[in-house]
Amino acid sequence: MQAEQTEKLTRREREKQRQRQEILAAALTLFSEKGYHNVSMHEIAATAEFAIGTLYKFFQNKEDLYKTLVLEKCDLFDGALYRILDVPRDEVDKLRDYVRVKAQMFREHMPFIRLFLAESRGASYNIDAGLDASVRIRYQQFLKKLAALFESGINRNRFKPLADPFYLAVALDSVVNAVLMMWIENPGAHPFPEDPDQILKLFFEGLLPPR
Amino acid sequence: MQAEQTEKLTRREREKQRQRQEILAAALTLFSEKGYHNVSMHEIAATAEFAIGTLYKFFQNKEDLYKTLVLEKCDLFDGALYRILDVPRDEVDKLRDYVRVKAQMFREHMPFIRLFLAESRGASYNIDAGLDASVRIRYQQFLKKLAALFESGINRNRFKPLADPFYLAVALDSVVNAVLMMWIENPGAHPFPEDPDQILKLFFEGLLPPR
Amino acid sequence: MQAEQTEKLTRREREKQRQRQEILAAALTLFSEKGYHNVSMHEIAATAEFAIGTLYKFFQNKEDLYKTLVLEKCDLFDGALYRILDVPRDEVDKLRDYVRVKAQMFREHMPFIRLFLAESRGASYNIDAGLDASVRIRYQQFLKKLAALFESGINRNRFKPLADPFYLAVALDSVVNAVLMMWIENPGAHPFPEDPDQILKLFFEGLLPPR
Amino acid sequence: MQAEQTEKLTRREREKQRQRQEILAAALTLFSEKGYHNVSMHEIAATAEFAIGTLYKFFQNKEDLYKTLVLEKCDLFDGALYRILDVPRDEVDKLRDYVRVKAQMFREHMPFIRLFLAESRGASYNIDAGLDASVRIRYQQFLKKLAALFESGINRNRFKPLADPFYLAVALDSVVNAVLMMWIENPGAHPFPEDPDQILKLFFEGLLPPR
DNA sequence: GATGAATGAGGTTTCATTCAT
DNA sequence: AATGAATGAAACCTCATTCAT
Repeated sequence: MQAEQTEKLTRREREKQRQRQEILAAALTLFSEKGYHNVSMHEIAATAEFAIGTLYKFFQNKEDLYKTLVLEKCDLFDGALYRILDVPRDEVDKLRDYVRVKAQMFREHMPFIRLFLAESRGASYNIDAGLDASVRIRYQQFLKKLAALFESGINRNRFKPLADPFYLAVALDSVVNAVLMMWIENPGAHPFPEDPDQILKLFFEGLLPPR
Repeated sequence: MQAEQTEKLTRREREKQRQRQEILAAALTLFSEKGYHNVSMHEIAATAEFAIGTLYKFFQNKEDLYKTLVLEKCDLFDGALYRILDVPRDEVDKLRDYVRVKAQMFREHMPFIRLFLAESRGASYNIDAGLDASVRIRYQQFLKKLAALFESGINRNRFKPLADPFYLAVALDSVVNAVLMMWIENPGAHPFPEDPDQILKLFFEGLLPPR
Repeated sequence: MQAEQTEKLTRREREKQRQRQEILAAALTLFSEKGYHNVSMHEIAATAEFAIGTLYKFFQNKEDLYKTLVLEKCDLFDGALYRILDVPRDEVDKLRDYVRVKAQMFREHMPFIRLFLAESRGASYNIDAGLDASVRIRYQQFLKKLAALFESGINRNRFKPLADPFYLAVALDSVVNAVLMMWIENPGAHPFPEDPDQILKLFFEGLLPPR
Repeated sequence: MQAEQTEKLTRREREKQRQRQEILAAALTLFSEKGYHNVSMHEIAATAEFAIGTLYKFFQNKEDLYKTLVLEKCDLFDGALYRILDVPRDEVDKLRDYVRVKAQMFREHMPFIRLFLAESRGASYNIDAGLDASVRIRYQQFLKKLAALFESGINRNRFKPLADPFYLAVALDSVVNAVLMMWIENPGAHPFPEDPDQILKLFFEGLLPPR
């Protein structure tokens, strides 16, 4: 009986989580298609097939729903990227993995990528303030990690000391984002090799010491 | 008398143009600060010191005002960049000028740059549809011109055939945007030489044939 | 077995009554603090430590809960006052007891007194209609009893025929209410003797025949 | 032309004031009939024959509309009563005038009287807080003035020193309110002389020194 | 029998737009 | 021609009530 009750609670908890995810999924789709201000709570509720009141059981208000949506996915992405960057390892290998994982994210989470790019630049305008700042701070932290990678790579003579490491990080990430975006938005429009190294080459060729 | 009337009309026309510009300027400031949906027509009218009805004499509605604003500035920018890219000239010199002019634009038109970056990515969400698409098409056209520059540069052995020219264009423009953005948002945070070539180097080093 | 079941039911009945009283007590506290419309059924349920559904087992809806609350307490009060007024006895002694019992009620049931005063005047606005009327009718009945007391007192030459007995009743009750209210809301702010006769004197002095 | 413009502005101002008054009148009627929480802004707008947005041009929100309504009328009433109480004059004459003016108010402003009685007691529950307190403070100030009248009357031997002057004030005002209320709610139900002195007699007889 | 998750009607408020002056 | 008062659709959110478990 104890077990049964425990199981019951667990089942309810799981059910709740499933609903929460459904709401977040519906909201993500809509937000990424139309933007924060062009999506109404009614619309989200209808898409998620819940009553409007149910949304407010899970999230305090529209802003809370949006912030939760963005930050939870951010955690996912940060986690994946940090797992690569935080491991002591050859810098070039790390960069390859970073591009590979990022490409996978772009393929599998395009709707969120749109939102994220909107938020991580100053270009969001979605929320009065707060998320914007918070996401940008997280992005800066990621860039610092990438910069550290460049710094150690330069120290270890894996890279030429071409520029301030932070600039290298900013530049690389922007190239990767832009190319992946284009690649995914117009698949097939321009030939692209499967090898993630190809993206790096766009940026790398001059960075690597002469072989 | 004919002349006088013509002159009168002309004067009126000029006056009208001046008012139109004032409205657009007020709107640009507000939109770039708070985003399309967080600015009301009342606010624009108050900032521009016109009655609300006057705004509707110049622009059909809020969306029209916004679109006009973005597209007119786009013309300005496209014009400046095309004047550089369209002239037959050494490709490396052209790129240097392109970076120089772009840096100047970022410095002098930051409010608009924010709006533009919001629109040129899929990240705008400001307008139901339309501007977004139109701006992106124009941006694609610009990228094609930049790609053509790379292609001719490769053909003329000024650049190594590192990748598809279009990718090179996308990558270069994104690096330039990202670095300029950071440079301007946090001036002094990271050292940066005045020479626009330095930005190119971030990207170029591998592209240029061994000297 | 019959007995056992009867006892079971009785025990259940008592348990039910206890729960009902707990709900009513929680509701009374909340209603008197914040007013009908500023208290939600959720809040009452939480305060009474019941599930929301349970409230609806005892009361048809929020209005029913409120009406029950008010009318049950009214019964209590009417009972106590009628026990005094209905007994054949000297009119002045009756009035003294009436003031004494009323003072006790104000001290011990302040939360309800607030609700009652809100309802008995035209000032309630809590419920669309119905309770208001019903409480006011009961109050009118009480006033009639008090008026009858004055009438018989006048007939028996205990009181001077100062005015229509009903007006005397209205006036006395309003004085008693107002003074008790003030006395209880600001205890100590103004000196007040313990003797309930003192309140009567405010009103009586001219009513009593010259001694 | 100056005059014309001035007149225009004045005319607009007057028009605005007229509309404002119409909104307040509609709101007063509805609030006094159904209570704050049972009246919607839509209902007020419909009754006043304005669009909903127009209400928000005049009042920040529903609460502001309500507070304005109550406080403006309070000013009116306080003004009328203070004009009587503040003049140096025989105390008995002042009381007669006070009753007379109050009776007139009850006859002419019954809807507001209901609201006021709801607010001046602790029985309002309409607004979270604020108006309630503010109205009650004003009422206390009025009572203090009435108490001062009793005090000076007692000092000048116009009244017997029956009780603390503040209690006398509270008692008198509550009697007057209760009797007027009844008188107006059930006109003709109980005979009432035109002479306002009759109300005072209910209260006075013992207060006046033996003639 | 008790529970509380789910519902959705209805409330307040904003703001793009119109049109009489 | 310019104005800005007036409009009302539509947004967000609450909460009384129901019903499957």
